[in-house]
Amino acid sequence: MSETRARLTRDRVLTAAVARADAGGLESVSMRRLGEELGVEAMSLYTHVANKDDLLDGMVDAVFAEIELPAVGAEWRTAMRERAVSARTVLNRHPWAIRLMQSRTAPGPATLRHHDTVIGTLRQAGFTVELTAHAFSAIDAYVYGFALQEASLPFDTVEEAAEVGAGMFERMPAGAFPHLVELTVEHILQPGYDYGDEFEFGLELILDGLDRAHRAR
Amino acid sequence: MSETRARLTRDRVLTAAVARADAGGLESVSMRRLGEELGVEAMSLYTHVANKDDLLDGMVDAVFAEIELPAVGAEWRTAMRERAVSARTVLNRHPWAIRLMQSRTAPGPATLRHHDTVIGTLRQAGFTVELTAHAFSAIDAYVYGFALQEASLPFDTVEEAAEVGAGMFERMPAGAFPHLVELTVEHILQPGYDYGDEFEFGLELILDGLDRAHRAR
DNA sequence: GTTGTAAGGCTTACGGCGTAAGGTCTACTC
DNA sequence: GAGTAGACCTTACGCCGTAAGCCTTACAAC
Repeated sequence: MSETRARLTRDRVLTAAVARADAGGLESVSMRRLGEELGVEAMSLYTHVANKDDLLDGMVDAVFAEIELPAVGAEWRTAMRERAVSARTVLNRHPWAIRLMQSRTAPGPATLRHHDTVIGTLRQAGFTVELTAHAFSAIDAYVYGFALQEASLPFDTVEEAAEVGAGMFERMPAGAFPHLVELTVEHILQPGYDYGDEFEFGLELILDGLDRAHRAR
Repeated sequence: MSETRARLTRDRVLTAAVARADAGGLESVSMRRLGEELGVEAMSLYTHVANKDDLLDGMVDAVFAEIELPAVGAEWRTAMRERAVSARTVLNRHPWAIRLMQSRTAPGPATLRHHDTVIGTLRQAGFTVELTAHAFSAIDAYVYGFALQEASLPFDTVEEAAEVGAGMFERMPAGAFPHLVELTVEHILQPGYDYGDEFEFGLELILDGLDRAHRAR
């Protein structure tokens, strides 16, 4: 009579884990808590996941799957820009993922597919294998690094930033960090400033450089 | 009779914690283990450290303190390059630190001093406040992102890379990721290839771009 | 239908974790 | 010699990941 409760699957587990991490941070993801949310005991999760590391690997791959891939044959510069923007958007949505990316060393299928497409786009645009490696490395480093920095900002709004800044400067000897204060007060705390805008600047810097290197070939 | 054992200090605790993390990874740093290494019970550490988060904050700041700062008044491009190279070297020595940087939101004195010096160098070179912010953001994102990628490589030598690569490609459907395979086999696995060399390329790309923006002012 | 079997989920238990609460011992001040 | 502050210790609590083994269901073969 009791209707069969919805069966667990690896996908349902991963989706719940990603949602938990989004809502409460990575440290709020525990096997017991996850089980509870899925209406199941912790140990039952092990039917669908080898262990916690496997769960984390799966979460990273799920995040990668969210990043939009360029259409095959798209113009390389547009493709790289859009991919980078999408990656940043996704990593902002799941800030915990950046930290995980480092410790996970078993890339999942979505991750591999992602890299393959990006590399393919560059090769098709006529980049040499060597320049493709340079480009891939440079763009990825920048995107992940930027997301990392954004995720470590201890505030989300200008008001919060002002508060945090004030608290920080109070604890410092007066005049100890004049340049940092100048930059903060005269630029970052100005109304309308958005740290996210810095992203485009650096990205175009890199794309410009790659373009030059490609043409100079 | 029993000679007074060396007193604990915050510094001794932090140094031991950094050493532990270097040797056994971040997850090997626990209050109990750290106490043991220092010949003390876990709870005694709390005299010198507010809690584990405070310990982690201190570790990050200790790592920042290792990064070489440019001399005041140095030529900006040289200064930025050397700083970036030093940061990468240090982060390679303490790969766990990158992951920590993100979750820590209370920058310590060494960190603040570091940022202040970098910003000051750019301002003294005539960079506008705005361009300084752009430059600071772009360089840091790149350096941290690169270090992040380097730290997540699951190998340290060409031989290891070949092994890992082979294992990975075995598990994939044949021909599924042709571009990834090409790049790996024809470039990365070639004798003499060093992923670290990619660092310079991207760094010069960014410095070139900044130089152009600065001159165009 | 009965039986065999595999798989999903549950129970219990172990050793580790961070740290709250409160105790003891030492070294110094007056 | 009494008082006090601070360094270090003991105990205990509620978390954690997961090994081992049990119970229940669903279906296949006969």
